[in-house]
Amino acid sequence: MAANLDEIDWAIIEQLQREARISLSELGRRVKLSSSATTERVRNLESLGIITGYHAAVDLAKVGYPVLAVVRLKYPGNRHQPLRRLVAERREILECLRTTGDDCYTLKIAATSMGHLESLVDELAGFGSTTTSVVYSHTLPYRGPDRP
Amino acid sequence: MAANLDEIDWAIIEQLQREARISLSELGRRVKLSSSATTERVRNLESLGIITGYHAAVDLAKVGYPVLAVVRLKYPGNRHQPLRRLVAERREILECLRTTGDDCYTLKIAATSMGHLESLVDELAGFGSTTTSVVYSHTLPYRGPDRP
DNA sequence: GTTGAAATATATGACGT
DNA sequence: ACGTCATATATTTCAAC
Repeated sequence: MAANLDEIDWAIIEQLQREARISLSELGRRVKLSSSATTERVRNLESLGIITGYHAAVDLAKVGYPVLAVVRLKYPGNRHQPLRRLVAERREILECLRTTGDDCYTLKIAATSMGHLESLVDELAGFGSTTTSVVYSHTLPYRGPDRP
Repeated sequence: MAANLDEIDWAIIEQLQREARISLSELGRRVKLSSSATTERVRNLESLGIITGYHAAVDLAKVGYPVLAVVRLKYPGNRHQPLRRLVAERREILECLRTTGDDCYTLKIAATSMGHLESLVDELAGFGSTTTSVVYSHTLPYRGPDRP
C-alpha cells in the first residue's frame, strides 16, 4: 500500500503541503528539477492518490464559526447508516473519525455559537451518549507528515 | 472578529477549499467575476487572515503512516511549555487541540506502525495520563466550513 | 531527466463605468 | 467595486536529445 518515494518526491510533497498554490515551474526551482520533470512527478503523485487534493485553509472564527468542539460519541449497535447520513449532511461537522475504544466516533465540529453547538450535540445525542469538549486553541499551525 | 463576507467571497472560499491550485482567472470564471476583481478579493481574504494558507492533502497510509490515532491527555498542573515543545518537535503529531473538560489536550497522531505509536504515546505519558484510540477510518472526505 | 522554443495562459495596470 | 482591454510576463507543453 505504501508507495516508494524518494527525496525529491518528499521535497515536492513538503512544498505543496506548505504552499499549494505555487506554479509547477516555481516548484521545480525549489526542488531543483526542470519544470517538465516536476510536472510529471506531481501528476504521478496525484494519479497514484498520494496527493489527494489541494485545499485553502480558513480562519474559522473569522468566517463566522468561533466555536470549535471535539465530540466523542458512544454508538451502541452496528447500524451506522443513519449517523453517516447526518454527518454527511451537516457541514458543521468538519471531521469524523471512527475509532477503537469506548467512544466509537470522534467528531470535530465548528459552530457559530454555543447555542448552535448545543443543537448539533443534541442531534448527535440521538445516536448515543456524547462527550463534548470545547476547544480553547489550536496549539499548532497547519502540519502534514514528513519523510518517515 | 468575524468578517463580513458576501456571496461572492463565499463562492471564492468554497472553490479554493475544494481546489486550491486553480488560477485566479479560472477562479474568476467560476465565481463570475473578472480576473482583476477576483485577484483583489483573494488578496484581501489573504491579508485579512481569512484564508490562512493553501495545503496539499496526502494519503497518510500511502506516504508511510498507516496508523492514525487520537490521543487524549490529562495534564495536571499548569506548566504547559514542555508539552508544547514536544508537540512542536514531533512532526507525527498532526494536530493538538487544547480543550475544556477532563482531558486537557486532544492530539491526532500519525505513526508508521503500532510500535511507533506506542513510543509516541509513551513520550506523552510523561506529561499525564493518556487515552489512545486508533482510527479505523475517516468517514468524510476533506471538508471546510460553508456559509453560516 | 534536461534543454529550448513555441503556443498558451496568466498577471498587472490604466482607464472608463 | 467592477469590467475591459492591452501589455508584459510566466507557464505549460512538446519536441529532440
